[in-house]
Amino acid sequence: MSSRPDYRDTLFLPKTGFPMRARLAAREPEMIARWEEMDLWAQLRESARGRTKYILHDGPPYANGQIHIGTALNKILKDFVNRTRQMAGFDAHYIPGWDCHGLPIEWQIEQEYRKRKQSREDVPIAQFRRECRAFAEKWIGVQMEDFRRLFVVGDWAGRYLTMDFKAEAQIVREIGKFLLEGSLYRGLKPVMWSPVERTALAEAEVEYRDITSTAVFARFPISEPAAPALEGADVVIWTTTAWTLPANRAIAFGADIDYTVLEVQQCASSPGVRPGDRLIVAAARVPAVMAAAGIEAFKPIASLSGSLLAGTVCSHPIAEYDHPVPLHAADFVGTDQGTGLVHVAPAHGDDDFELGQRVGLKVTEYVGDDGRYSDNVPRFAGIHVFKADQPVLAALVERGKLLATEKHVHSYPHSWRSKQPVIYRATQQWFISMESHGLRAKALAAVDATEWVPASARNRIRGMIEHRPDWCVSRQRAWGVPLPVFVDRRTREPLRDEAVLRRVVEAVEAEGADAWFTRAPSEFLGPDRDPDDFDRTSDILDVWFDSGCTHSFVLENNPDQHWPADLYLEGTDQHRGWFHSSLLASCGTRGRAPYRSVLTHGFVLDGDGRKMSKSAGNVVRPQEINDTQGADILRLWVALSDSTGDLRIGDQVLAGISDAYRRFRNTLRFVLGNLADFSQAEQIGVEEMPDLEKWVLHRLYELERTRVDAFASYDFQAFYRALHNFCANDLSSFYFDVRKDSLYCDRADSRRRRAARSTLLLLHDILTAWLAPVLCFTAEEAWLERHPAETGSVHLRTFPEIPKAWQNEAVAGSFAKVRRVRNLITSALEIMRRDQQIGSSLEAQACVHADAGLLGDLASHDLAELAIASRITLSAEPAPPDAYQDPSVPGVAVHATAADGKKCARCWRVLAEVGETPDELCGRCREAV
RNA sequence: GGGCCUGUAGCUCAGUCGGUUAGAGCGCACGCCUGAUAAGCGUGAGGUCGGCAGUUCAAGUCUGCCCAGGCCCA
Repeated sequence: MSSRPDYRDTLFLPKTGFPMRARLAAREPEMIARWEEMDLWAQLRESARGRTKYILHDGPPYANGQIHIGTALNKILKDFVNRTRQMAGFDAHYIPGWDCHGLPIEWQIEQEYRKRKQSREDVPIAQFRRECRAFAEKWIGVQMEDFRRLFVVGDWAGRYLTMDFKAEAQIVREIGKFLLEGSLYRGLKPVMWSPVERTALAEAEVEYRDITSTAVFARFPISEPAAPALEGADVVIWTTTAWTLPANRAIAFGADIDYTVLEVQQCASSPGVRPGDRLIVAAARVPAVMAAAGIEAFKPIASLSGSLLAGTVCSHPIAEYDHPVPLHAADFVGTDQGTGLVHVAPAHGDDDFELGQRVGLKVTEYVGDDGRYSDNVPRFAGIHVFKADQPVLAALVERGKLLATEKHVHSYPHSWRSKQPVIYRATQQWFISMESHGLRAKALAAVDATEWVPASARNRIRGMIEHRPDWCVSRQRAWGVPLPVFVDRRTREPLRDEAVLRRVVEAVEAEGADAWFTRAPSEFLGPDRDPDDFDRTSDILDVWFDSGCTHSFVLENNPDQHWPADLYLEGTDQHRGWFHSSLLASCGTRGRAPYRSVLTHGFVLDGDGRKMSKSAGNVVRPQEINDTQGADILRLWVALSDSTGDLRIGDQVLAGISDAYRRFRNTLRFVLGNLADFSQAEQIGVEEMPDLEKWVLHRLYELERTRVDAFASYDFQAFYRALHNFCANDLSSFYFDVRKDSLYCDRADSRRRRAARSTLLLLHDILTAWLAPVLCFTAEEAWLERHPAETGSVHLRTFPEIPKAWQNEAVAGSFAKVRRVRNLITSALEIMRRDQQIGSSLEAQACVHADAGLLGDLASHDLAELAIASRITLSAEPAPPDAYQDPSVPGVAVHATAADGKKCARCWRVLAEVGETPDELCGRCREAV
């Protein structure tokens, strides 16, 4: 056999510079450098000039650390949207931004002071703010590099920051609208307060430790029973903070909880209970309460559902307090501990406060900065709340209203700094009213007018807007945009003066928000007002107000953008966050949402569907994937995942993504290799092509429809999965496999080969465009391989138009049938292979027995070519008994045998005609060499 | 504890109005090819559709409860 002539050199074997191994991690940064060199962003804008704008408004990430996998997911999805809209013919001008103010940054800077044994109070506020700004700037730089490494295309030079002077000025302008309108008001709200440091604390500044408290069972006598069974009874509450009892304003019950009215029959000697007393507690808590109170025998008088308690009013158990104590239903009441009846002090707890807001309870300001009761507190004025247990208990005992006490160990917040316990205390804060100017109604209408994807997002945000309390926008902090309010010292009313506000805005625009703190109040108040008549607020704004205003300083009055945005796209946590704050800020000032549509995505979990955490050691870092596997892999992971729900990532998932990547890459490589030396003259029109090529084009037409639908609904996964299946099933295992014979062996001028190459050209054109939004590097690499222009880029293209004429249902139907028969043939050949009768399918021939109807369909195809066998014949005769059949394909049988003839030395088909001449070639090959 | 969401093969996902034996790709096992070669082709195994109950002639699909997980609250 060694003497057989070698015809390898006469074949057209694939030839390309597009390597099989991508080496993405090494080569991607070079591509980024090239895009920057050619200023791809400027070219994109230039090429899109005059098109309809598509505005995806960027939700700003917080500038205080490295991006994580969730940030990467978010930016990649945004990039898919922008790139697909741009390639679909829009002008997708994307301006990325950052959220810069707020406690986490302030906290970090404070830590640095603490390390140097300095206190932040020793530093002028302007210097402190300068350091916060520098800190944010540093992380913006780091994050921007990571985003660009992920190929996120956008106006990085024109990025927005909430700490830009222009932005700060606009935020002042926006809160000013609420101030002037009158919906910004001052009120009391409980905050966590450290009496030692005399300052409010944020959740991040407290730590929880176990403490032992004296828990108190107190009796509230009913003065106005809503049901006859309640007549003459006392409501029993339980609390671990007896010092809040003077501030009691209500009692909460659970509407679905069952309560028992009972009469005491026998008890240990206790000043707080005697036989004949009637008490009300949750049925589930009766044994525990009886035990705590030393009640040895009792008689149930009545059972009633919580809902029947509504309308009942108690009187306060302490002598000097004569205000009514109404009972209200609340969902925070449980029966795990206590009595199922909760003492409510709106000044000293979040639940209490919100219940109070809902039902109109008075917030009593009873505790001062130092933790002592104020002068207006009867009986207890001047006593520190942490020393108030005994006096309060004594007051209860005096009236026989202390049922019992017990020691109770529970977790309680402490100051991170002093390690001392903190309290909830009502303080003066600024609120935007949800009702006074119809904000809630406007926001709800705006929710209904917005498109939410997925649709369930609407319910979620709707529920939040319906139930949320007024927006507390003030913070007693330093790093943020100031609340630009002067308060009249006599009336305590905020000054509502447009001219004053304008002067503040101008100053902030010129020198940043520092101006509010550094300039003299007279400069803002103007000549007509006496600075001595006003207090300047030192509060800053909630950072959610900052980011809620991005639409106003990024989109409005910007010729590159438009208002409202076409789309906001964030994780589901932003229903309470940015979607929410932007909605309120915009509805309050403009009466509608700043977005037309909102798209949400889920969270990234580890390979087992668990939340990622440092302690669990299951954190996947995007930077690490970029540096090992490449950004195209990370992007493909996003494209092949269902981002409407939570996404998983881990070694196994990424291995799967890598496989999918290789399939795409090798598809491109096959196309490129077989287009070597392609000249325009070779190209032929669709109408001249064989049915096999017409079928490929029909599949492209079908995929195009999938693409358009999927991109319109942001369902990238639907399209890229379909595209992957196309590459695997239709191209690699069928079309490419079949056409290799023609591409390698046919004469260069054969119509069949020219048709195949023309189709490959179209595939190159289409696949590179379709893959470009996801595999930015790989699609570019494959595009430049055929179009090596120095300033060219696949990303400057739009999606190619797929002619309607490619739709060919007749060919599609015919190929559906013939591919089923082909499967039968390959199965039959597999049996021969197992029996070691053949290796390659070209060593076989087969006879297909079928009924007349199917034979008609098959006759129009070259089955041998399609099945890559050397010869396939058709027969209407009954099949021999050993023919291969499959019950799922009735009416067909395949009788396969070893091919008759000799193997062509060039194309390896086994044909009778080979050997007629000494060259051992078939007729086709003889002509070709 | 409450609101919203998710659960189909080892992984990523389809599954129409409730209707035949629940599908695809990848992975896996086995085999082939050596002219896509750190590639390509074929065959095969693999499922209590998270669980339980209900509605129905019929449930992956509808209802209720439970379990697990996620986000946001408390």
